[in-house]
Amino acid sequence: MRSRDPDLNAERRQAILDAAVSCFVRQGFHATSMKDICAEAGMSPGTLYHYVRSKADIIAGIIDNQAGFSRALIEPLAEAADFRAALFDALDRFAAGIADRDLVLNAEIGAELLRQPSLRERAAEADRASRRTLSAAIAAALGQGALRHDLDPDDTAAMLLALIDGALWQATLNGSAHFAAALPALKAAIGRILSVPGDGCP
Amino acid sequence: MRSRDPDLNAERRQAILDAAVSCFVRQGFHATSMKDICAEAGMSPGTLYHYVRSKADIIAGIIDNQAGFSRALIEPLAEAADFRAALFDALDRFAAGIADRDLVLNAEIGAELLRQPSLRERAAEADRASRRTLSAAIAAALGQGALRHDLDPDDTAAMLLALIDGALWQATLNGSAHFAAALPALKAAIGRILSVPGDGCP
DNA sequence: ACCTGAACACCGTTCAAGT
DNA sequence: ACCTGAACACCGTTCAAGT
Repeated sequence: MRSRDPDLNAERRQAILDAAVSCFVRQGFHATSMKDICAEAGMSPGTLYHYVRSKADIIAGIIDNQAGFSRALIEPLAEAADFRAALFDALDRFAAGIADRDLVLNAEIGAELLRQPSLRERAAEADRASRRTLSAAIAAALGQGALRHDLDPDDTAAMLLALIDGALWQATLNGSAHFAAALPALKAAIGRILSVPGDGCP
Repeated sequence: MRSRDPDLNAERRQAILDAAVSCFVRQGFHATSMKDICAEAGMSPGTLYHYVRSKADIIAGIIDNQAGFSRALIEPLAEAADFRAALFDALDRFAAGIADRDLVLNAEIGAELLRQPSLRERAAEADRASRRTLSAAIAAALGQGALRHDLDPDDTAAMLLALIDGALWQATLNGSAHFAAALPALKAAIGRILSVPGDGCP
């Protein structure tokens, strides 16, 4: 695992992670053997273990690489002028960019999180970070009077994330097209939670 | 697998499933070997395979046994006089009855669903059934004028299930106590989605 | 330092042999 | 019919041996 050439090390390690992602998407995490990853990466088991500690370590690397779905979605909201518009926009871009491939990989990762306590803690921390960012954005929007005045920023952030996560899981079970199809309903539900003016109360 | 005594067959099979649940909760699905389950159930591998087709078959049996979290939650809503009150009540009972053990098992099952296509289809079907039941209950409540009039029953059912599912996942990452703590926020969000009178628009 | 591939302990599953 | 446990093919990982 230790090596003297950090460039080569990083390069080879990345190649292994890429090969692993290809295998995981194609066959799932537990159906792909180390031998499969070796073949895809074009190296022997001994070499592979020179750059990577274990199969679990590969997953951890992949998680760090893509740093979670939600961050790309949430980060831009922090300094948005119009919170609601920015959130809906992010959801649109997210839905457009998503593929079955991503959903499967995301679910494979989610599944593995539960089994490796260190991974689980890392994921819980990433979750809390997302929630803090979103909560801050909501608090800012509240300050502008853009949202229903009695919202608790933290609770609301948690509920929005839960809603999006649940919709993603439904799409994972039913195919990625399902997420795009559910987008209007999702926006409507979010609009009602936020009680954005114009999305209206009777 | 075939046997002549259906009673013994069912009894032994159930004993295997129970032993497997104990192991899965304790160690997770992939960390428990068939040998572990054999030891817990007190039989040899050959005998175990006499009553059970494979490890995946054990999971399928467990899924059928508990038939999903959501059914117990949703079924009573079908003929409820007050939909909102019944839903909140079901959530309360649900939160009270839930333990870390259940969340872990639920997540282990969810993880495995993705890998076994037949299990996945079964889960998707169960999901659609939950959604139909909930949708019908919402439609009935709409007919009584108890909910915001412009709700689409099907979309709303999907969003409520997504929200609850997402909250369950957050609790799975952060411990089961998290679900009870999130209950007020969850009810508030649901109330806003439904725009139940009195839970109010400004 | 970097790489190989045989070897190790263990896995899920099968099957000849018992009763 | 029901049960046993050794045997099979394969897994993730290691390590002596090469360059």
